[in-house]
Amino acid sequence: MPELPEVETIVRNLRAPCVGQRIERATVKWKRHVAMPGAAQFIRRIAGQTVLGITRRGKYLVFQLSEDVLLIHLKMSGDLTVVSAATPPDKHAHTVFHFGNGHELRFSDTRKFGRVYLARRADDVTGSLGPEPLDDSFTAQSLAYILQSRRRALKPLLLDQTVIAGVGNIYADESLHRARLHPLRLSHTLAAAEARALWRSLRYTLNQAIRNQGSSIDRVYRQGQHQYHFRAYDRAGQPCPACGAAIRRIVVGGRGTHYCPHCQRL
DNA sequence: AGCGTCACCCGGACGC
DNA sequence: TGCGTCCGGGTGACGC
Repeated sequence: MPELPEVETIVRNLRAPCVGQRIERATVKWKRHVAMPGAAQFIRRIAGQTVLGITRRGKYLVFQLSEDVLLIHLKMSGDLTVVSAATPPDKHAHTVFHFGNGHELRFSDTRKFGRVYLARRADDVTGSLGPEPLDDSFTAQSLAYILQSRRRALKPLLLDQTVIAGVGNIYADESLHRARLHPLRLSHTLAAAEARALWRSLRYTLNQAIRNQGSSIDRVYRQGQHQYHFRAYDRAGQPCPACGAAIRRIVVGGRGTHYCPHCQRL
């Protein structure tokens, strides 16, 4: 569930308690949590490294350490918290980083989809990701070019991390609704004004969600408020905020997809 | 290139 | 109440 706005919020919250801390050791309770390198090597290599900074790339958290880069993908149900080592253990905390100051960073993940990576460079893991939609370099023209250079339905295209990084099911539906574009519309058929509308709605939707500290659904991610601002996502049968028509739910590429049949014509 | 399908997981919803 | 079953969702692998 955590998409770009949720990951961005977590990154901002983790900086104060993590940056400058030395990782004395890591505990891996579930070895498959470590995607790269093997769990044993991960534990050996990370010990003694200091957290120099935390950034985000797509849906990955990127911890710059003194020697390596630690990347964490939360997938569906992952969450990261910094607590005192005295805090009662969490049965879903499959990987724990023990800091020198008596606190620990816990990667808690009920559904066990999330993964941690230790690499020399972030690119070793995130190299295939598409552009960051909120970067200054991601212009309306860049999006128009992406849309023109493929012939693909908008919904799966927005979800493809190698095309644009960080957009998931919620913000794909919300952006398409705001841009008044049908999720099955083929990318290369968009007029310049429509591509610009999608660019604007993507940036607006993501920025607004970051301002609301992301969306909390499925009890997975708790701090967000953006779920109260959904216009289409998870609102099947409820009125479209723009026209009042009932929001419809279809399945596109196996993913639940919500849109307004009146505002978003094919 | 793009699409469909499966696998990975488990909590929650649903049906009986 | 309790049990069995299904679903969802991010992504990578794989086949068409």
